[in-house]
Amino acid sequence: MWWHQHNLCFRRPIEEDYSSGDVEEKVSVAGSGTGRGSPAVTLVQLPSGQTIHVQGVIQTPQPSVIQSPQIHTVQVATIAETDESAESEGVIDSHKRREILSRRPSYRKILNELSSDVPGVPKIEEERSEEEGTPPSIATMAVPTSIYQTSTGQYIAIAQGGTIQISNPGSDGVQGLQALTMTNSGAPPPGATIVQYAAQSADGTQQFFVPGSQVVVQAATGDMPAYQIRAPTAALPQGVVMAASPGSLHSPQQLAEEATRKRELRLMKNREAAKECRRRKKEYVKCLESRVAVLEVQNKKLIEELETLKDICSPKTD
DNA sequence: ATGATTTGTCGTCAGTACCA
DNA sequence: TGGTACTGACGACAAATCAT
Repeated sequence: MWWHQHNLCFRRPIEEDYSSGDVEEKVSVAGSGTGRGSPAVTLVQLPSGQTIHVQGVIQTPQPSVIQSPQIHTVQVATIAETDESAESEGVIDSHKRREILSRRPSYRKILNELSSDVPGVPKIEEERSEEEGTPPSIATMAVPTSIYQTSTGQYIAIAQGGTIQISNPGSDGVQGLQALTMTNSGAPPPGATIVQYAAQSADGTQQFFVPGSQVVVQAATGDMPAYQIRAPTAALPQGVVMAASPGSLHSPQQLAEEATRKRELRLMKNREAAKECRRRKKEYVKCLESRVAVLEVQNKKLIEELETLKDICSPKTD
């Protein structure tokens, strides 16, 4: 059981209160195929409106659940508590301690494992979904191939057609968008591509941090700022101010600037990673809550079935 | 209305896992 | 082994809620 393994890896309880006290009332179930011999598939309507198909807890054919009804009842009643009780045990041997202290798998892995167990549970995509991952003002525009964030908080999207879009995070919708057009967008020569855009506010310099093989720099050419997207090794055209590459740094000030730039890049990446991690965590928690709701419903159904079979099989003494 | 408390979100740091 | 991704932990901050 995946949740059994991963619950052991929790270092501490998750801060938020994930109690699903009112989940049961909000979950509607359309059962189908609960009979023996075929795996029970339950159609569950989640509180969020999502409908998922869930396979039964007991997937192997059970010829009889009456043979030891007490044991079965106990198992059903405590199936969700075994992990907690095991975790709360005072005596932990070294192996178990290592297990507990070891890092738990990422939410993506956990949820993908879960999705392979339970059909209907969506996988966490490798790439973030468009509606959540990209800035809202950019999502409605052309499909970008790269999205960057400037040091001033603006988002830069480089679309496949060579168009560059700049959006201000504080603005709503497309109002903050600024479209840039490549001056040589048709057939770019090897080397630099100079772009220009009409900034709504000409406030100081901007610095774009671009991972990988592209570098975006701001050129100080008159009132309209110019940006250059180029490979780091390409030759510089005249009139374009190129940010110094790490290999060409000499003075302590340049080294300090480079260190600052690297730090900001690292912070920016970590910021985005933290956002993505929290998004996955929310998705993971939602998935767990859904599973809890499903299991509660199935638990109730099994108990009802058990009672029915008890009534059928118990001999009438009167 | 106002101060205290709770809750949610975000950025950052630190540590681990994983991969080339 | 270095770089990167991931995530727990922590603090700051704002909004919501509660008590008076």
